[in-house]
Amino acid sequence: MHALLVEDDDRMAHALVTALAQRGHTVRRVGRASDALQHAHEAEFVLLDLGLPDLDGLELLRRLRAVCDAPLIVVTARCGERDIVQGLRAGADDYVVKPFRTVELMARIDAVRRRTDPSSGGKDIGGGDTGGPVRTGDVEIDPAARTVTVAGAEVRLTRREYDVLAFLAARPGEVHSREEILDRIWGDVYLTASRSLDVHVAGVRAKTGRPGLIRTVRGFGYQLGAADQDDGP
Amino acid sequence: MHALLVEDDDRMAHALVTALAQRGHTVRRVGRASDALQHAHEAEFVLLDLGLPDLDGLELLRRLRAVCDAPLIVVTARCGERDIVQGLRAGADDYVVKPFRTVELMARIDAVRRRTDPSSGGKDIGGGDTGGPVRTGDVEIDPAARTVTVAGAEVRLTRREYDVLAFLAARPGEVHSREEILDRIWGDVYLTASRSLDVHVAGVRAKTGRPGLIRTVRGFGYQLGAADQDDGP
DNA sequence: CGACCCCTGTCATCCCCCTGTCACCTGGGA
DNA sequence: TCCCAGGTGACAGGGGGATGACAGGGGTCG
Repeated sequence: MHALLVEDDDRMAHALVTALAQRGHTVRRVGRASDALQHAHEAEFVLLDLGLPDLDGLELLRRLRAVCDAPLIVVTARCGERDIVQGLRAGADDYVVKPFRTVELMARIDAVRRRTDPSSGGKDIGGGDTGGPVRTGDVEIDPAARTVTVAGAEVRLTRREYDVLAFLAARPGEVHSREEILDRIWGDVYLTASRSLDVHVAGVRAKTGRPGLIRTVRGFGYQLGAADQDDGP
Repeated sequence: MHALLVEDDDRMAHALVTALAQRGHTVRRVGRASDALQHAHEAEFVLLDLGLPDLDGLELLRRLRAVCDAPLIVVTARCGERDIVQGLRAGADDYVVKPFRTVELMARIDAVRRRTDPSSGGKDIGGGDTGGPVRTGDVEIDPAARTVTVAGAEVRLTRREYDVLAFLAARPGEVHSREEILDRIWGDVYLTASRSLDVHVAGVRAKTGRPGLIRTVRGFGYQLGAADQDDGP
């Protein structure tokens, strides 16, 4: 079982690497957000410290979730109610507050893996969906670089715009409800009444020049569509 | 979503029932281990207090796990490392120590359900029971993509039309009463006298070009039928 | 200070859902 | 065989919810 440990503190990282190795895991430890995103696709599960210096923790969590569906446990010193709730809503499977007991953390890792290993293989992810670039028509979305190219030319999307597009691209063709998208990207479902999601979807359509790239499923949500064709009737 | 709450303290139970009901869950609350085991099979998820008077909590947890694989969260005052680790190892998906914040507990319930419920996205209608696509004749219904294809060509159904078809497709050949369909999709039985259901069934038949795809059971309801091609005059 | 991004509010449009009506079909009884 | 009653199919029209387009304020970062 290969773990990705995202932790900037050397002493903490060392302790966790030792504990994980004792239980038979191989570990890649990274200390920066960019490295975490780069290696996310290799991980079979992720331990994430939200206190990295170079990127907001919640933001990193959302970006990881956009490219990687592996079990993920947040391990952090942030213990506020808002932190915990937002972390869980943004896609974390569990949330452990420092200081913690190593044995408990290991037990929680096992509990999460118990749920994700046998059953969750249902969705056929793992081919090119999670790690590598996703292409539809002449549009290419590269999660590692956070870039989008249309007909070979790079398009500059804002953070939210890219998040929405990448989230949909993680499972091409699958329909995601408004609630699900807001929950995963914004970490908050109560924005359902807001116009934010619509605005950013419109931004992606306008900047890419491919109105069909994100397809509206009226009354439900959005899905990644074909990029080079306009929708039929 | 139907919850089983195992809690002997009335005040705590009342607070949790209220919180769960506010989030749309139905709750059965029991205060004794024997009742918990009796109702375990109905539960879609379980909240378990380990401090029951009539049976050791860990033992109850193991017995519940023997008869029920639903997501289970331990909610208890026992905060020792040994308690937590044993609880998780005995099959709990999460372990929350009293006193806890209600919002956090709800977020943890959602996080666990996200992993165990394949249709975590939105309503539990379209793709709830069926993991994969359903095919009958040359018609294929894909719950993940919310799409329907006839002879390989995609047919665009509206939300209600798709909901009705997907509901019937979840159990091919089984007859569903009008009441049941209205209850599950509209959440309202009192539309029985309305023509809505008929209209949407007609819509599916017309758009797919397969009149036999949904078969009428006169005086009762509808069922998914064979999607034979239209050899019309 | 300026640029950029995100969120919110408003307006207009679209089309989906519901309803009402009529006609046809089915099944039972005389 | 004929008649009747209830259920269903077909169709059209109104209302309202959902979405797209746009503009403005607030915040952040360089």
